[in-house]
Amino acid sequence: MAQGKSTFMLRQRAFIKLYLITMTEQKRLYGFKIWETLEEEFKEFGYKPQRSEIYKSLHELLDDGILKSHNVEKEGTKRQEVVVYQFKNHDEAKAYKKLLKAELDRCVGLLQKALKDNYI
Amino acid sequence: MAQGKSTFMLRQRAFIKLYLITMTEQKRLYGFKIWETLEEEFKEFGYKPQRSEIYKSLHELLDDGILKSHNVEKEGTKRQEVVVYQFKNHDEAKAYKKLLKAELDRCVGLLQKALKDNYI
DNA sequence: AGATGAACATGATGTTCATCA
DNA sequence: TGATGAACATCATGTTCATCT
Repeated sequence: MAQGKSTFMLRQRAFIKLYLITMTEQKRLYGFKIWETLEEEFKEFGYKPQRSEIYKSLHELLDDGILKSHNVEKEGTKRQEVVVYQFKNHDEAKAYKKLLKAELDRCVGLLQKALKDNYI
Repeated sequence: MAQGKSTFMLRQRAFIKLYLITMTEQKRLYGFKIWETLEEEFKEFGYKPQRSEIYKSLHELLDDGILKSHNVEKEGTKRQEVVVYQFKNHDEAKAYKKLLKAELDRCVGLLQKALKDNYI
């Protein structure tokens, strides 16, 4: 069996996609706002996701057929269009989250093993 | 302040280097054997490091001035040379480990936050 | 400035090959 | 086959640029 991709840590893109799905379940947001939100959320962990990663992750979820998008006028006076997202296939979204749960657990386990193995 | 490199997860190379330092503290091993050992260790976590990553990590530690190497005849009948490692600068090795401790903690925290944020 | 996106550049890592005992 | 290493290829991700309101 060929190994293919990395078997080490989960990819940043997968991590972001997980958040995007959860955020879609909770509220209607658009790319830029999502970026601001996540940046703020992760600040204390020194993680500063790139804006482009957010957009690319959103586009991947569109390509995966998990989300669909439509343009909406941003609330407020300046009539500027933003792209908001909703589920196209919620079941697949749930399946993805389930998959990521296992992957997160695996990664935590690996890191905790390293802590155990290398520090006393 | 420019951001530069990724602020997400620690790099595989750093993870391996941490183990290499610890292994150097404990026993005298050489590249191929280290690879076999780590492969076995991480099997249950689905992580299968590449042999080349081990060698590259060892070379990096040499370049960093943390380890030094010398050739030794492999114990046994076939006289084959292997490359074994010992500390050139143990203080720097310790400093590296300390750094990595913080990095591992940070990454675990980030992943656990994701578990908390995305699953109930 | 806020927002979206594409294009480009680089870095990390996987795959393959060469060599030697 | 065990062992080391380099060369090559690719993918993930960061940086820059274009466009529009």
